[in-house]
Amino acid sequence: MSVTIKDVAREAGVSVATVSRVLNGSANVSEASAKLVNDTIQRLNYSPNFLGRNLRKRETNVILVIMPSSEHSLYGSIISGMQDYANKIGYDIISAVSNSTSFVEARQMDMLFNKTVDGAVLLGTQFSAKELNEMSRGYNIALCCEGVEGADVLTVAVNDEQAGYDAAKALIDLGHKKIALISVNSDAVSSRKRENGYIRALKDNGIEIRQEYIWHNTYDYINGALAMEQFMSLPDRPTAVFAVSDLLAAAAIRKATDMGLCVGKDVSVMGFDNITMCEMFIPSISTVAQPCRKMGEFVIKKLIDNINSDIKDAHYYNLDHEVILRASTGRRIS
Amino acid sequence: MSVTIKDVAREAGVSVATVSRVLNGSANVSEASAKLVNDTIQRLNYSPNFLGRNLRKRETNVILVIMPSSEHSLYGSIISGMQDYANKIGYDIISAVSNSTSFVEARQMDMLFNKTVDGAVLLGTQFSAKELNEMSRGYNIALCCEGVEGADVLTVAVNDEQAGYDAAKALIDLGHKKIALISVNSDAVSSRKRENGYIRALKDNGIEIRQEYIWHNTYDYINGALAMEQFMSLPDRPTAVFAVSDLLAAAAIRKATDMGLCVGKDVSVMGFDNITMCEMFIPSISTVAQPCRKMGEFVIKKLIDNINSDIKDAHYYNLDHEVILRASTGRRIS
DNA sequence: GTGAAAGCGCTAACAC
DNA sequence: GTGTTAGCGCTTTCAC
Repeated sequence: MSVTIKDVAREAGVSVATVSRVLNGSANVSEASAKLVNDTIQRLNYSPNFLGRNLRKRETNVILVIMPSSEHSLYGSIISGMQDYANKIGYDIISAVSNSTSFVEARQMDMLFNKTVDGAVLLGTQFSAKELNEMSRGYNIALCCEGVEGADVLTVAVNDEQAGYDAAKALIDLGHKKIALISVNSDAVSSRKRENGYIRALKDNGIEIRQEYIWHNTYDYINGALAMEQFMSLPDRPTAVFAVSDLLAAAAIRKATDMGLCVGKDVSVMGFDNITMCEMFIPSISTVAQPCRKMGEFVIKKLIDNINSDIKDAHYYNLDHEVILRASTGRRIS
Repeated sequence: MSVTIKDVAREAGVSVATVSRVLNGSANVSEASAKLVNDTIQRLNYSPNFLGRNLRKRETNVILVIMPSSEHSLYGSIISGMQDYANKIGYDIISAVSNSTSFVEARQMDMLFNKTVDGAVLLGTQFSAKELNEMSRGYNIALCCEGVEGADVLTVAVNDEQAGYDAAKALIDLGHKKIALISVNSDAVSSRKRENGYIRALKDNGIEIRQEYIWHNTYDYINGALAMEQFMSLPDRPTAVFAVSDLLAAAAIRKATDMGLCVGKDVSVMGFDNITMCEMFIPSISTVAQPCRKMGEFVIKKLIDNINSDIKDAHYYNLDHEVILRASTGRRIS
């Protein structure tokens, strides 16, 4: 049925070893044989079976990326950066979506354990630090975007605490003193860090932390609306809102607008991530940008280094974030 | 280094055949041996090497999905549907992003040719009908969302012509007679079909086609803004705009709003795809929804049928679309 | 520069 | 119910 290296060898009148050498660009093969083999490959439309090749070489040159969600354009940019770098050095990136579901994620990680891929990058995970540490003993894994406390695993992310600080500080610099927070109560450590940064910024600037200004729920964007509604119903309304994700921010803006408020004037909103929508939204959304492509490139580079080395780098790398001010934080409060 | 089936056999004091039988849930194995083997697997933390398994079985139970872009939440929903169905019957879905670049797409298709996966679904492709037909002779491929004219390949999509018709008809039913179109001039056949539907709807209702009401450029969302600007500068402005994608529609709405127009009142806008943003946007965006999850499930089902059958189904399946009216087409024109 | 042959980890046919 | 063994397609040592 399928044409194999044997067929090529037979047709070309050489040994399979020679065909393999041509395939792998080995030096020790005469020009004549090389041409003969290449012609035969062409003629038979031969494509080497990578299962055989990978089994023998004990490597696949493929990295698996597991995303918690597919609705997040952030991940698209990260993967794009990964791919650019990986392809350049002969690796491929494949991805899978776990929907933040443990058993789906576990099933996908099987591709690592059963040697279908050489390494895996988790853009957020359901695994515990203990599980991750165990895995990382026998396999090459990395975390990107979202670290796990206590996990002794290669991690690439922005400094979320500082980013949260900078976001809140930007609002403070715009004159705000009543700043609310829309956060999540998942085990996602990044949002907790952003929250800590927000608190530190307020404290540093002598602003009291008010529990009624802090909303905790899930990442589901409906919470942006619910939070905003709640905040605006307070006797002493906040003048600014920092949401730990752009989707939450967008929903909050939407709700405020529906309530007849002018976002950027009556109330300012700051998001996090700088997804595509931020620029398009009305008003455009101020946010904290993560260096997605750079993070993707970097984590792949480090992971492949690990794959090809006996000593495993398990550092936590922080890449630089950037606060971007747009219309949703429109005007300075006097 | 890695523990293999041999190790398990030796440790358990049985043959590799027995271990393999346990692994594959074969009937002919005593309970005692089964327990023994399973305990040993657990103890050694053994994970079967799928390269060996797949090589031997000549199948991987993995389907590759190639997306043209990662910024499109539509694809996320489709893949989600694919995954749900595939997992249920023991298949895995992996995905890759081609960025609509031929050589990247070709590189990714190598995973099909080199037997790393059993089949591939293309959510839009750079390949020609001729190339696709050639591939489909030796391999299992399917198109989803975006057909290719002349390709004799399993395809699952909405009826784009009728969907374009229905979108335009909905605008007509709202009282509009001056309806502009933002389309693209790529080789994407879906947008051309939507365009044809738009034209048919206008003609059917005795509305003249006006060239100055038709904009052609790329899918880049900036074109939504450029088109809207152009339309609104006409002496005889359109009262409604149909864009062949939601991103184009969003950008158009944004531009109109920036120009001081009230979208849904001064001008109505209809998009296509029903991406997440449609609900959140201000105003929320009327659009044509594709049955993403259903399309994903369906194409995987049909593709796997093909994989397991000698006769290849190369039908073009149409699934039902749905026009969704929201605020961006707010009020009836009297 | 080239070929023969071992073997990567697994499954399945066959024998018992 | 279990073991022996051939072989999936490939790379790579070792001879020559």
